[in-house]
Amino acid sequence: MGDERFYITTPIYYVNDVPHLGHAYTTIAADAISRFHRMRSVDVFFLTGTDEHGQKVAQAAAARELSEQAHCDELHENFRALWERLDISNDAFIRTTDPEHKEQVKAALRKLWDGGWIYEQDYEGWYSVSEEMFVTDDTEIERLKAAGKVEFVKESNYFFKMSAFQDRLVGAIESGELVIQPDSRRNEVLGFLRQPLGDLSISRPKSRLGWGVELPFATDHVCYVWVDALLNYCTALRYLNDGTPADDLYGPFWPADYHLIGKDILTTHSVYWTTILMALELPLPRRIFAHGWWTFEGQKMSKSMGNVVDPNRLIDEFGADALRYFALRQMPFGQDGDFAAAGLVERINSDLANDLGNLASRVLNLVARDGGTFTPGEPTAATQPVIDGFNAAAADFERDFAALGFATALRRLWEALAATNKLIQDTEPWRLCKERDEDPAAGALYDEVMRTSGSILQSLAALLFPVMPGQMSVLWESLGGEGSLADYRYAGDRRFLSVSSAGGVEKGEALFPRIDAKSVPSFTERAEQQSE
RNA sequence: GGCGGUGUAGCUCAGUCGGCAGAGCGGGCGGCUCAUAUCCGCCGAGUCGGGGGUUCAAGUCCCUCCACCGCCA
Repeated sequence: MGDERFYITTPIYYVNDVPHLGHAYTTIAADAISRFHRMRSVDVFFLTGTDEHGQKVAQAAAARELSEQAHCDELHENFRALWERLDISNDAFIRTTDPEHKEQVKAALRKLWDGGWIYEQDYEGWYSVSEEMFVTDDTEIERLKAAGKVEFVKESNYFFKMSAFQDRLVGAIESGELVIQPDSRRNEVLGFLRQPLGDLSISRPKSRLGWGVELPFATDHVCYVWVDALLNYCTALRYLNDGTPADDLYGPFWPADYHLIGKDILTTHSVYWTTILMALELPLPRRIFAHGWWTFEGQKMSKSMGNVVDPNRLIDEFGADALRYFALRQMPFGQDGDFAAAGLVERINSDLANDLGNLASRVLNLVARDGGTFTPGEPTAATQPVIDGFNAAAADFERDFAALGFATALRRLWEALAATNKLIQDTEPWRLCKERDEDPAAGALYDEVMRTSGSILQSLAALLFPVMPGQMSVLWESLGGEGSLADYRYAGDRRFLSVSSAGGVEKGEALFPRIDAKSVPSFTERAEQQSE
């Protein structure tokens, strides 16, 4: 491992939720960037997990006649299992019911209390159980009253003096100490902070909600679920990562390089979390990146619409690699995009089957039937421009990928791919192959073109491994790459890898078979229910 | 209502400092035959949302209107 460190987090997902495309999206992105840095010898810590406290969990458990813990023990496996199927390489999976997490939350709350950042005050108002928060908007209250979704509550509450940090937070964002991306989200937060910032209720009386972390200074209250949840980013480092000094609250990876979040939890992260960190006298995360939402066939995905996409079904149909590629390639990270089965099939067929898969197929086939080795040699003017083009594309790819510009980065790499297909088309190695007995120059060019194409494919396999770890490993092996691609580490900034046939070249199965759009089933919950 | 954003080809979008409107996909035509009906080449009469202004020159800068989106209220 190198000296450089990189810490990235996903949100911890609410354990009651059935994992859907949105969860998968954030986690795929975090995994891709984690793998990207690991291959460059950066010491990466990639954290995900589940948020297991709160009233909704307690209610769901009660409805199933299970203890809360048993309920969570069972449900959190949905996430673990999905991440395994998606080849997610998280270094840790935190659960907020982990005893070590709860201890650390208590320690943090104690520190806030001792620091004078928490005060008690009576509070009364309309409380929404489903949102786990007080509702202040009058029209919203009326609406929810009619729906029976709010109750009037008067209780003692503990408040965090969030308002004290407003100016400092604005300063941190404006100075770049805290980067919020994309810019539109940064503007949103700054806009929000133009209004006076209130204090944050951080407690719920146990009489109403017992399922949470007890306040160490008021044992008849539990901690507001968001405060408990946000602290996971620090508490995980303390006890899930070996080598963390026991006497500090966060560990060697803090501050996080990226908190990846959905745009719905922008305020909790960029305002609540950051001000809590200020009160705890901890450094702020370096960057918070709020990505966009997927719509499904043009419509917002929601349980009530019955059009929530289960990633497991997508993996069944297309495989984890294709799904990962699609998620990162289809829309710019940070913007909204549409998920449509037709678009997915189009993307897979065009980019993966036709461009990449077929290039691999034609190169592997030519080489495999001709002895199964690449002939070493130096490039000439025939291939040097293509190699230069690849190197330029690779450099752009790395720059954009590191900045989470996955779609742009991938598009750029596909330009190099097209140039390689063109090189083969233009030089016609299948013809050179026949002519080489009479014409040594044809033989030399044949060797050079195959070597260059193979090298670019192998280089692409390495560059694309963070996105498609499964099939790129297969491609690597097919080309005779040494060792496992998962263990490959770049040396220096060289990205064009001279292919060697150490492992022997094999044609193998098609990397990404073309998909017949007519054979693709529906992927929504509704379709599933109908078929049951 | 306040703040911000978006509007460019059938679709998704790129267009830097103002300088002859671009890419990918889909579609059409042609070529190749190593390859996964793949690959390569060619094919664009787009009011750059409408209107006005600045300028030798505006997709780009300014004003205004319309539509949609986000955050706040």
